[in-house]
Amino acid sequence: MSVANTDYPQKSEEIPSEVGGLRMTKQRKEVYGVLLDFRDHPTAQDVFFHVKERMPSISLATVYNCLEALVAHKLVKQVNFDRSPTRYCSNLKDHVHFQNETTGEIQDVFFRDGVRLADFLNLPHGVEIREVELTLKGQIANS
Amino acid sequence: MSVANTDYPQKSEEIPSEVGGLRMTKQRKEVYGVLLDFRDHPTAQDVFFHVKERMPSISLATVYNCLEALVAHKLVKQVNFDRSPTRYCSNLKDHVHFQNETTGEIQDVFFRDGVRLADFLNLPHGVEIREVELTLKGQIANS
DNA sequence: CCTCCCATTTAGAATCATTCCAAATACTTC
DNA sequence: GAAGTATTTGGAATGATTCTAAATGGGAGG
Repeated sequence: MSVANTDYPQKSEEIPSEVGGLRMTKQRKEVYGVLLDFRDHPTAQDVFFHVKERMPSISLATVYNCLEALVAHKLVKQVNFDRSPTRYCSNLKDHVHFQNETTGEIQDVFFRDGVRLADFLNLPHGVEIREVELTLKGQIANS
Repeated sequence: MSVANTDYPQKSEEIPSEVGGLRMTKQRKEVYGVLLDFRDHPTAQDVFFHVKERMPSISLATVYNCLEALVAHKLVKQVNFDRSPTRYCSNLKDHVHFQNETTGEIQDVFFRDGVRLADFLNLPHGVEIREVELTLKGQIANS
């Protein structure tokens, strides 16, 4: 049985004034809140529009600043498919991404339990991997 | 013992007037030649500068056009690390990329023999993966 | 060989996500 | 509450890539 991670908020209502060493300003709370509540991997623009509904005065530059701060403090992750606009993800569990090419939708995909990189890759001798980004594209068979 | 793939040229000298269904114009030959001879994953700019030495009149737009045609005909692959400029790779064997964060250098990394995605990922039911992009970043222990 | 037609190349403008900048505002601490 | 630092803001700048429209090239049929 899995238990929710209690170290980090899971929804916008639960954001305290400081998370992971990052002071949560009004704007950061809104931006982070959007990412906690909308888990469909929004772009900066998407986040901007959502936040604007609750805080019409926010600027796009601030959204970028907030996203940058959240990423730097590892509260959210960036997701890149080719060179399309960066998307953001508040799921901190180790995972990768699948984009359904029919719908455009992106979903999280997890590693099988206990899998390690060296189990499926011939890593060069001595490498220490610090970051892995794996993206998949395809379709879902109409079952 | 492995044998070179004879379906595709391996160096710039071996490029015929048509490869994989793509007519090889003077410019395409130069661009493709650079990618065959320089396997360090150059960007479009890098390719442009290399080609310019042999064909000073070529334009950057043409380099982009040629790269696009080569990619569309699956003669080269695009490699993206985050949102930095797209890099190009003429290695057609199934592989992924590792960037040494100390040197910036990118190297090809191969899957262990016979590994399949479902061996290490919990793929959603019914997905048909058409494209996989896996990028690694890290360091090499000074041995 | 000549002409027509389509493909390709080209220079420059346009696009668009993102970053930079400099001024205004907000917090923290004393 | 004043001073100093952090954050926010709008607008300009950046930079990779794409678009556009005109020029050039090459192949097919005569």
